[in-house]
Amino acid sequence: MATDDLMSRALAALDEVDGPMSVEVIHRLVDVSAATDPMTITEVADLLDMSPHTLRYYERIGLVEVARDASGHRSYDAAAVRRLVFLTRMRLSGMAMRDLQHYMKLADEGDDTVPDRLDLLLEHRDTIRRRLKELTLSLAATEYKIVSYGGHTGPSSAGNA
Amino acid sequence: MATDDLMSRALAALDEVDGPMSVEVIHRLVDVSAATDPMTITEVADLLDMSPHTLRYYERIGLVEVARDASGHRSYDAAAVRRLVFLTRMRLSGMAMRDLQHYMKLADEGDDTVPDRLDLLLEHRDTIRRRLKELTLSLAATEYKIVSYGGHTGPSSAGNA
DNA sequence: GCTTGCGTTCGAGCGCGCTCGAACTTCTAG
DNA sequence: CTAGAAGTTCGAGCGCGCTCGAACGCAAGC
Repeated sequence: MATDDLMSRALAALDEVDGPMSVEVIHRLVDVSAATDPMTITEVADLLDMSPHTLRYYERIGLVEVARDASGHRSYDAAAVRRLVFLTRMRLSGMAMRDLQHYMKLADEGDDTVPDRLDLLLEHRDTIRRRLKELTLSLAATEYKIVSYGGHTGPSSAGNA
Repeated sequence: MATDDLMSRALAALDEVDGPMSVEVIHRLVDVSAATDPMTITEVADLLDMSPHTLRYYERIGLVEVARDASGHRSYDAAAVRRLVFLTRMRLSGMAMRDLQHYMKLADEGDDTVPDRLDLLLEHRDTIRRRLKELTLSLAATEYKIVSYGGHTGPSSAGNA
């Protein structure tokens, strides 16, 4: 259900707070999968709003390792779920699969690679910032065009159809 | 050269102004191709920082019509260039080719379709806004992770490598 | 005349990120 | 005992947005 995925909930949380980006909101995002029993593939899929197919794909390309239960079914422990939350968040922010594979390879190599991972994150942060600037500009241009078409710049187009 | 493409110039303009998003900046973006003689495909490609291949592709899928000169070469007049500026801007802001085809089909049908086009723009504006929220959240999450790795939240990672 | 360089058309190929289907196993309910 | 739901592996396929290469045309300069 797209109305209950991670990002929707986070955005809803943002709307509730109705203030600047707060650490509290971030914590909620992280805590979503705080202390949980092992989950099945469909449970994780529902949690992250993605298909079991995609979860298997992520495992296949080495982004995450998943244990199996007695009958060979995947069993996602808290660590795996946390990693997947991180992965989906980074994907959503535009990080390429390549880079995520690189990052996770480093993560699997232990704490020595923290500086390298930090570098990747810093670079990605800059990428997001650039994208934010671009999008802000695009938004302004779009609104400009809307006005030139006789539209008004309101809070939402819902109901304008 | 990517250092001289439209968006770079626009962002540079933004930095110069160093204030809130201004109509002035938008005008500069629009005026980039104000009163110009017909251009060749490479000139347009350089202007928009895309390849001639892509320009031909856009024409092929019906996004823009381009006149030919005596020897069969493409000749981009001001209107074509303006349309391409619009197209690249919309693409950059994440509008799908499908939607752009739809939009341009409407545009080619005349002024009667202005309301329809307006609706598309309003919808797209909402999409950009959603994406901005998502990205803002992603940025916060990334910075949170950076701090948890011992990094600092500065203006840029340049020089942190 | 001939090379160089920029243009043309056309169809095929590519990288990304999934997405799916086939064939099979395992568990649960009736 | 049986039917159905949900899981497994594997390889292939897909939609998007380009991207490229082959084969060719034309105009200018040596």
